[in-house]
Amino acid sequence: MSNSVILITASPALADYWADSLGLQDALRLADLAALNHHAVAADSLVLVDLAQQNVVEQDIVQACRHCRVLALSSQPSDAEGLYWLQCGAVGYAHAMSTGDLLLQMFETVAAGGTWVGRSIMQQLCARFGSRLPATPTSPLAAKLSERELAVVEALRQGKANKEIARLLDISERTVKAHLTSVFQKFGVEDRLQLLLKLTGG
Amino acid sequence: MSNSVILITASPALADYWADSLGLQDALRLADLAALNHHAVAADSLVLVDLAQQNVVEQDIVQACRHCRVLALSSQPSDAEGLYWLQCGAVGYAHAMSTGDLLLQMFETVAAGGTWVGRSIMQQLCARFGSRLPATPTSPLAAKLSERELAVVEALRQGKANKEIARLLDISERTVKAHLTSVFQKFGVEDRLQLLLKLTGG
DNA sequence: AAACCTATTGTACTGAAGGGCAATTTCCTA
DNA sequence: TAGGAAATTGCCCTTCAGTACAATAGGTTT
Repeated sequence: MSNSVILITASPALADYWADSLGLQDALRLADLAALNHHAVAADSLVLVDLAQQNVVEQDIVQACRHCRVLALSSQPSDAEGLYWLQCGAVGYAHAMSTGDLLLQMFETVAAGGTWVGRSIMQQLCARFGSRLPATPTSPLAAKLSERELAVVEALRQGKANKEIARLLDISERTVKAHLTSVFQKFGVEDRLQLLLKLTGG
Repeated sequence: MSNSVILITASPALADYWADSLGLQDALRLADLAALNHHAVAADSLVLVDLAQQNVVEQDIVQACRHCRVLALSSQPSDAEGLYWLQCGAVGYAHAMSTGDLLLQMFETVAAGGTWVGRSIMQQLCARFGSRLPATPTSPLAAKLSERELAVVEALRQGKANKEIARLLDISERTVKAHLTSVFQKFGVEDRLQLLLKLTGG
């Protein structure tokens, strides 16, 4: 049940290249994204969009992404551009003149319900909200902390200093540091600030 | 030049399934992630990890992801879990018992340098990414703080140290401190930790 | 022009944070 | 019962954070 495929580019040569690479000689070809939203295309179609001379408004992009799986292909890829389209709902972003193998790869990936993203972009996505994880007790990390470590972390979340935490738990300041050092290691952070971000940032 | 592949799971049956699906009868098998970091595995190896009974520390995960391409496979997939592993640096996340086709798909995708992510997770990633962007310009902080102070605060929110902020803004560390002192006063807090709590915790 | 604000940087000081090394105690498991 | 984590602490050391005291320079406002 292969859904229909739509190639969107103003360049016939590029459309040919895509069609050849993917073995889709009968794919529907359109000049621009706006046209897509005026067509009665099958829902969940696969749409390859050439980002060369995009003069589309964001609304068109979002709408297209809602109804179809959009593969954004740029002749001058940049992480910023990729992130933009992915935010709009695209399921893939790569160079428009990628090798046939890579194109096929992307094609099959998105057809399988996945998302094709280059490593650099994925890292940026992750780096942006950096290591912020839900502080929920369901976090795989919470389980790794001992009872005392949890208590120290809990106090740390209140913005308390080591000395205060020590008084609070009735232990020495050195012990607080020991617990914290252990927690830092388990969370892969370097100091209380990063730990706090990891816990509260979200 | 196929790099080595490592299967990490406590279940021999699952390892068999993976090996069969991917045609990798000779893949190295390990019981848990921690073992990986004690092995001298080839850099950039492909690592399939069973998330079933993972009692690993985040540091181990991050380290593994730094050296290899980690495919996280869960027997009970959830977006939260997927996001967690992706943030740690995994390049793929899916059901451990995915169909052979899908597994192969993921395998080839990450081997090609891409990232395999389900649609739902990608949307979450993008949603969070987007929501972090307008953090500064619209917030009530902007009114109180000068341009430079905002820049410093923005860096602080990333958990950066004074020295890093200085390099980032190309000013001296002393100036960073000056800006911070000013910000502390405006917000009525005593240190960066409390400032962070005031900013993120409400 | 004088007053004022912002940005910038320096020196030097105090105190907190974090960790290395080492020891003790308790409690639990092979 | 021996071994092994977890908790505890001390001493000492390095680095970082924050501030007091000061100074220079470029703008804006009055």
